[in-house]
Amino acid sequence: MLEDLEKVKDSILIKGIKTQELSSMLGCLRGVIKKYNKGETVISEGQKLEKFGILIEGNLQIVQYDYIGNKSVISVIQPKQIFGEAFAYVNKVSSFNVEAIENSQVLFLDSNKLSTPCENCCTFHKQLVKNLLFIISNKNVNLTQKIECMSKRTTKEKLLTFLSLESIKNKSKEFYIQYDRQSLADYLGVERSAMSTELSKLRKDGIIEFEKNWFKLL
Amino acid sequence: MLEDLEKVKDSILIKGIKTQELSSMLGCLRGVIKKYNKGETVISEGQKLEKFGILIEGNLQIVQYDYIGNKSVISVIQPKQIFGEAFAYVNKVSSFNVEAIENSQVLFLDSNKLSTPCENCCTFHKQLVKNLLFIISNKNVNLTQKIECMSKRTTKEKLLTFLSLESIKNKSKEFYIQYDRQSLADYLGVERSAMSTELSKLRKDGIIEFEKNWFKLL
DNA sequence: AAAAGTATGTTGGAAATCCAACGAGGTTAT
DNA sequence: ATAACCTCGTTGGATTTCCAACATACTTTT
Repeated sequence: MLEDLEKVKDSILIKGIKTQELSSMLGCLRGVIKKYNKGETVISEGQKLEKFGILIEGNLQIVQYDYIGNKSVISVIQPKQIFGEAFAYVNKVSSFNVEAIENSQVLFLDSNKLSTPCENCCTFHKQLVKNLLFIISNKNVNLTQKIECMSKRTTKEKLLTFLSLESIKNKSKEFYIQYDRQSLADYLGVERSAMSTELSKLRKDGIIEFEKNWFKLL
Repeated sequence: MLEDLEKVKDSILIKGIKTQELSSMLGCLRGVIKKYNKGETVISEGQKLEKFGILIEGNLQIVQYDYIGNKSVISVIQPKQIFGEAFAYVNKVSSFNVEAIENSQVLFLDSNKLSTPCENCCTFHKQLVKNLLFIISNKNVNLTQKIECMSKRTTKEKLLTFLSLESIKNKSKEFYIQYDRQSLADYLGVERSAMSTELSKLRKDGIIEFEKNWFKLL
């Protein structure tokens, strides 16, 4: 398990924690490794979360379904990123699914153990809580930005809001996005075909250029 | 200033912090009190946040505007609640406005001072970070739930998702909501009149009952 | 008490989105 | 190489939402 943790040693979660502390951290936070095949469900809606995950290998998506089956992609999880931490920390039932979109490997840590430092390892506890605060604050910012996109009334405005935020993030008018068309439509909460149509209109009107995942604001 | 802090002494932010520590906390985190009249702007979009606020008295709204002026209400701030903490902690530019909807009084605290405990007051520092983590985790959950509502495709589904989440929160089929019609429409990202029409339909179809802010799921 | 203002519900036509279906181009599997 | 599959863009009709305007009830101001 320690060698798995090695793979994510430059993650934000364990930044500033010494290598020799990692082993006691795994014990103290009840670390468990689980493996998932592509398509498998990692966390189900309604499941009570007590542990949060850090993705060691593979690729995950956080998604929600309505009763008809429409899918909304909340976010994409890359290796070294954590998920489920907010719900786990306040001990709430998950309101989303986490699905493996590639074969994946996840380390779960017990969030209830975070704020109750045992005597022998309180150095990493303090650092871990600080790191977690930073991560959750960032996620908060990202959720707020997703809401900024979704709260626009038309598909065109949603797209332009998303693209301009991406442009700012990448500090460039040109950038690659991490979503394919269907995922982007899910993220923005619109119909894929309608979105494609709007993208074409925006290109025809000379507002953007794009090819596959590459975009340029004009 | 200390007597202002007294008014919010049972807030989640300073829960578990001893009364005699509050004074040193105010000094250490550079506490500042500011007053706002109804309608005034507390935080403007684009403003770099280094302090977060705790509402002492009054009522605030976190809102966003698009370029046409459509308003989206992110959330309502009641006394004892904090705001701007995520953006302040990661030192980002605000992506929202905070507006006073009543005459209000706000205490601002410097979030950069949070993680750098001075020797003489590290007890409350640790507790404060824990409290903040709890608050931000909760907000995270709330943002996720707002996204859950907004990602539904029709106004009817958005309403039903919102109402069923409220019902769960209140652990009852009957409950009062904190939004008036316009604010609710803004929160869900839909047109007020269209929402009114859908509410009437839902009532006619025997799915819900409501009067003003009172709702009942059937 | 009258007037002004606010919140809610209703309406009908304009506009946008959704939905289902299809075609073009590219990739993967056999 | 062929077939099967997937992604993306396009189209047209059905559906939904938006928008502006107005009616009603209730609240606040004068």
